[in-house]
Amino acid sequence: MGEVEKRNARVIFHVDMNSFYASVEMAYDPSLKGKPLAIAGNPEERRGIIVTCSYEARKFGVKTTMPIWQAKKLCPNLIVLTPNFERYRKFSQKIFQTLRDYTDLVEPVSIDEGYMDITQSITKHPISIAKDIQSRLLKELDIPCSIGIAPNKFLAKMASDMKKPLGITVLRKRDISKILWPMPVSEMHGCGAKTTEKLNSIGIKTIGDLAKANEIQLKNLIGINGVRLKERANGVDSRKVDPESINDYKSIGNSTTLPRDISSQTELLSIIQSLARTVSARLKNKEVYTTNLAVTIRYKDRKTVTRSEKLKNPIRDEKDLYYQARHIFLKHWNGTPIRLLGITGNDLVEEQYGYKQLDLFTFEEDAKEEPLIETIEQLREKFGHDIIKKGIKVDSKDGQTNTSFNKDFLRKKL
DNA sequence: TCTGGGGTCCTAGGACCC
DNA sequence: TCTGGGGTCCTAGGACCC
Repeated sequence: MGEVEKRNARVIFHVDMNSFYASVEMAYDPSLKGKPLAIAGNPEERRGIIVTCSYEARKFGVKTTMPIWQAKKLCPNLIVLTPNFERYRKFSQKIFQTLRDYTDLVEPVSIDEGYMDITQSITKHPISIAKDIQSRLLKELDIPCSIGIAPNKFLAKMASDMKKPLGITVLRKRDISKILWPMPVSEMHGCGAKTTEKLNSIGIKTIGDLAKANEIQLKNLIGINGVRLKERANGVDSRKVDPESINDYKSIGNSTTLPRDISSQTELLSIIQSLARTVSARLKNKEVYTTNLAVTIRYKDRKTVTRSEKLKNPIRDEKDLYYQARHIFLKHWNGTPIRLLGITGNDLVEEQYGYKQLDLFTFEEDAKEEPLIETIEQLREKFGHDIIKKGIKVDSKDGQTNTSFNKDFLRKKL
């Protein structure tokens, strides 16, 4: 290991709460401690899968994503609670606030885990700092966590996974071949079922195999992600700990599995309306608008389609979201019973750019002298009657008239 | 009696521009 | 009239994570 690398070495923590939702419930109601506990949705509403469970429940073979009935079969005394997300968010905020006592470089990656870069704020041995954090979270909030300590995010993440609950694991570069390489490739963060299957098919079984694999072959098999996974297998990961990443949202959406399969248009539209309401509230809360709306439909047979449309104007009001979602939904729904509906705002833009018009007809120079053309009548006046057929699509299927412009046709005409 | 809900990132194809 | 190829935008879908 060269001098330069040593000098630039970072100290990254990955802090991971142990069975977070279950731990919060136990902190809230200590009589639950030591009992097999699972958090799951309401089975009456077909949301009955295990989201998290306590270590006591895991001993019986209860696992995340298992349906409740199956978990109960394995563990008849299982206590099942429905999730209380508000409660979890409150605990989460306190946890990250505690972590920020040690450095500003705290990056939450989800409600219950995050990275810290303590390179510049080391006051004592990193293991002492980790122990301090762990015991404080346990004493002050009654929440157990595992901490991984390593020179980068990937290794820290792998390390925090190695001892649970309440583990502290150091993973140094020089330990990689001994500790990381013998592990099956499926254990790697970023290597799921499909990738594991593909890697196995070319004889790559362990992380060590991947570390030595042929890059061209990897790229052909699984794309750029293959090359990245190989780098990680060799302990290379230069991603920074970014405290701001939590603030730049790429999308905001809500979906819901219906209590039963539904094929009544009226009922489905009223569900879309209520989804529009919650998404609208969340967009407003984050002070953003969406410029691309997507509707997700899962049919009875679980086949799922997503249909999206780029919008002419950024929107976020319930009414706008509803009309747009309804338009997309009615255009693509095949009329058969639906299991799940969702709407998602993509391509989010900041508040201050919210009502910027998409300037279809403002082309540099002529923009100044020419007034904007906004109505069909104005277009007809300027270009003649056939423009309606060739240049504009009028869609009045869902009650209101939507016009969309064939930009390229109109540009040629101009 | 099955299989939630919140996300991110990548890929691929078609349309279109230059 | 035919021809190529790079680049961008848009849409759909897949893989993965917690």
